[in-house]
Amino acid sequence: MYKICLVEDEISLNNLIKSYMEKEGYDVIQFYKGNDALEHIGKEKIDLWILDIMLGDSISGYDLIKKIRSLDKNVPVIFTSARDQDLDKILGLELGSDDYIAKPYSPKELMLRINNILKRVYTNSNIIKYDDYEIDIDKRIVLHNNKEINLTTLEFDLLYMFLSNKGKSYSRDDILNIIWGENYFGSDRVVDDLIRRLRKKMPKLNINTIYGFGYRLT
Amino acid sequence: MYKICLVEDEISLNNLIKSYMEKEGYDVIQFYKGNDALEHIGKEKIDLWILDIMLGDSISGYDLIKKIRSLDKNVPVIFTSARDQDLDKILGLELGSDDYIAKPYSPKELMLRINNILKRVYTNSNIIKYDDYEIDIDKRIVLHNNKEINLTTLEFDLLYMFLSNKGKSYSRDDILNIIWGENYFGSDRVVDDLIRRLRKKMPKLNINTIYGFGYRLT
DNA sequence: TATTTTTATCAAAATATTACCACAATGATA
DNA sequence: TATCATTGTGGTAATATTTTGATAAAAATA
Repeated sequence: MYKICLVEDEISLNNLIKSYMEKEGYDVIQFYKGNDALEHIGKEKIDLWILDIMLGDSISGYDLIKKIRSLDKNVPVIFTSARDQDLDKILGLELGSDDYIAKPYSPKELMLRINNILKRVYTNSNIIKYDDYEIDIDKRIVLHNNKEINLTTLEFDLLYMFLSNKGKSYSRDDILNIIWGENYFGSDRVVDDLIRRLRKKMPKLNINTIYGFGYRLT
Repeated sequence: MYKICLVEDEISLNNLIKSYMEKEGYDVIQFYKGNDALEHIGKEKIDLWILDIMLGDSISGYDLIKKIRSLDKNVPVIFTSARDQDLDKILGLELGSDDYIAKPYSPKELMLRINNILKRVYTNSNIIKYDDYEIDIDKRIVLHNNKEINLTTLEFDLLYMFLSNKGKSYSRDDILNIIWGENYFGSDRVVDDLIRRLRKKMPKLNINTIYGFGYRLT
């Protein structure tokens, strides 16, 4: 469960956001005053900070981020502010995985942003999209409208080869070397058949045949 | 330096992204309205477009991409959108080197995406220009005013031979050796016909006949 | 200018390449 | 070991490309 620290001096907004986040299943610590938040930094591990820049206090969001960054360069922080000028100051900071949302914002928007940033920072997914397909490189999974397409090892390798250099033309020899390795000396007709199998499983892939040369994905 | 055109109607977000990109060293043109952006298309060379789909305007991101693609099939475009459905529509279009990012996104995420796409599209590309033709060696494609000209393997090889040594005169034997290899012993009239086919498909190529010897591209 | 040599053009014929399929071989797994 | 999924093979059909051969056009030569 992610622990989120929320610093916002508008009490009703603070409470509203807090209840939203708790409904989403997050563990929330709330502060109304910059000072209180400042003292809490470093006391426990926080997965995400949400800082209002103007805290109507001697301590601002800037002061908080400085302290936070001095201890942890990577923890994600979302700033909120009603004034555009504040953005520039934020930009001057050495950033970690930061984000910014302008007030007034809808709680829903903030929630989306939270989910996004947590997903991005704490999962390292590497997903390529092509048409309706989602190809997860690390997991070696292909989804089509959220249904998994089962590819064999060779099929996935071929797909990955194409995706890593979209538009490039590969000769049969290129493909043999990349997929089967340099020590394969069988017939190059295996390439045809692998292409055929990939086309069959993923019909929307635009695999062009280059007569007398090889193939390319466009 | 890359020139990036940013079209986003949320003013604070637009400015924020612009300053991020400028810090990264990019040259940025920003538009808040679809109409203004539409007028700018074609006015100067843009290396990357960032288009919000919903522009709160009579002109949407769709309209922009259509115009952009009508002039340039390859320039990369990153779409941003708050709604998943919009992405589906975008995916249905005939795409160039495109990407999309769902709102809300963090500026950092966008920057990563930008750096990636620019690197992918503009490095290790090996493009030769001749008149209105763009010949991409790795992709083995020829574009004429951004429309693809379909060349066969021999035709492309011949073109590549000429381009790799512009102005050089090739005898029929040279050409036979380069294109057909040393083990070809047929008639050398095949050269004529290959030349003819290439001239037909790419009339603006200046292929000179050297009577009694061979050919040269000038 | 007339003749010879070389090149251009075109369409049909010949060839080369690829798609497709079913089955055999292989290798992993329980 | 038996089973299952995956990969390789060989043959045929389908397709794209190249070569050929005939004729016209252009260039060189005398």
